[in-house]
Amino acid sequence: MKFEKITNISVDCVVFGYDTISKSLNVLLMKRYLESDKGSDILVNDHVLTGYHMHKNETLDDTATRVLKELTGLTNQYKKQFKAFGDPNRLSGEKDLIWIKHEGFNLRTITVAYYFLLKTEDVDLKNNKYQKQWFPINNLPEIGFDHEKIIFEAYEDLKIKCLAEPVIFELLPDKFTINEVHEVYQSVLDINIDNRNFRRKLINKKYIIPLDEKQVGVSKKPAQLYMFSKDIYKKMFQKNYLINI
Amino acid sequence: MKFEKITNISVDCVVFGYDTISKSLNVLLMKRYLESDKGSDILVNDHVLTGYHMHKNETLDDTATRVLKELTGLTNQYKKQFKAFGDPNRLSGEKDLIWIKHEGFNLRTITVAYYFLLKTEDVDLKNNKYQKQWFPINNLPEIGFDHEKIIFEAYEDLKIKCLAEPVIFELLPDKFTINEVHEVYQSVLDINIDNRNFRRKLINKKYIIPLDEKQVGVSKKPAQLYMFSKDIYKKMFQKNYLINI
DNA sequence: ACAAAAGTGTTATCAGTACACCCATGC
DNA sequence: GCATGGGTGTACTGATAACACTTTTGT
Repeated sequence: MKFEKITNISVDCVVFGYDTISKSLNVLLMKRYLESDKGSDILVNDHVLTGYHMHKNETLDDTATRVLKELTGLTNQYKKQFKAFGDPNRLSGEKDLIWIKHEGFNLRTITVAYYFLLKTEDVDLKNNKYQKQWFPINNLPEIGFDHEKIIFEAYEDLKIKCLAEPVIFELLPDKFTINEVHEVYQSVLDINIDNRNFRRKLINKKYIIPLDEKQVGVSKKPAQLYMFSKDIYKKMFQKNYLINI
Repeated sequence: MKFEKITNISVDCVVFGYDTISKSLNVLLMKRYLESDKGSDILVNDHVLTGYHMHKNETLDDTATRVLKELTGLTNQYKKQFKAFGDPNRLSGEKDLIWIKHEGFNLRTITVAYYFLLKTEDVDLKNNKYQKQWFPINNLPEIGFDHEKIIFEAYEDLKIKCLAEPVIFELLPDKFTINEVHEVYQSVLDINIDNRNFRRKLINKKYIIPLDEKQVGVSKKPAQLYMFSKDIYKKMFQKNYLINI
């Protein structure tokens, strides 16, 4: 009873990871691979999101947390439930049906989708039980089920979210340079932002705190490091009722 | 098979209705009432949202549409899926358990919650099969299940939404005065907005179109009527990447 | 000394905010 | 003619947008 699965409800997780080096926003996918009995034909060979069935004694948030932990070993990462997907045909591509039959899944499953924000470097890709791999958001491989749609909607939600709340810092290490923040925003929003204006804007925020430290190990002029103070942000926060229609 | 219920998945709908006369934002609730066998004790007497179980052949949006139609007879109203609720204890208040037993519901049901936007006047409260009733959002009665939480979260989502998109016009008749828009915003956001500044802002929008008509049947100076053009809005729309953190 | 990225200032424009009175109409 | 709500204008302030060169450091 304790771990009894709810067979028609799953939680799928879009794990976004930002790579400060390559300056790219990535999605963590796992491989879906199946050969025919004889081993001669490849029946399924694509990628999907990670997800599990909900357990009877869990909240949806619990399930999402469990999915991420199993996949990456990480806990306490930023997560957001952003949408439920329940189309009766969401799992009925040709390869999806083969896969579902093989795995014994319920064809009529609705999924509650979450996204997570973290740093690619925090995920250990050795010991790669699930053949997980990072793919840049703008260069995804072939994706099974309705997971491409789910990723796309997660990404749209993320773009809106990071304009209104300081979630961007979840994608960066605790200590960062202003230019790193500048680059995450550009990657995530897929736009160019004037560097000088951006710096001024950010440095003027009281919750962006300059540290008595500079970058080390860089081969050029080391940049000033900053941190984001969630405490100060929360204290200062006041809702902005700007009607922007 | 055609109408087979999925017994552990429901869609609950928060129906928001704005009343131009009383200038209040309301929620449509139905009564949950149960007496003991002898009829001597009232076991349950409170209010809940309307919701139904999902059918096997439906999308989540279909289910939500069906709920609204059954409750109000209306179709084609603005709707938004905003959150899934899956806490294992979400239905386990004392009265909830009595009710669930009486109705034969599944205790472990997750619900996908939607909200609708419409005008109170569009709902006919005669022929009141479900004992439905409007309650002002800031003066709700006793509410069963986790539905108060659901209403609260719907309201928070609505407030954010109406700052960023012209959904407010879903709460008004096709022809409206600027002051009516002013008042909906004030009611929904629960703030005061300077009338002159608001007028200027709105009148300058190309998709707010003055009509060759004035109010009729009012006992004072009749106000200019306007309409909202979704087409013009969509044509003009361009994403605004203002980082507001 | 050189390559590379860090860092810096000014001006113009636009949007938001604050604020109080006259006007048109129906009765 | 009067009560009621409709409608109007200005000045201030703060934020955004556009734009190119100098500085610092490691090698």
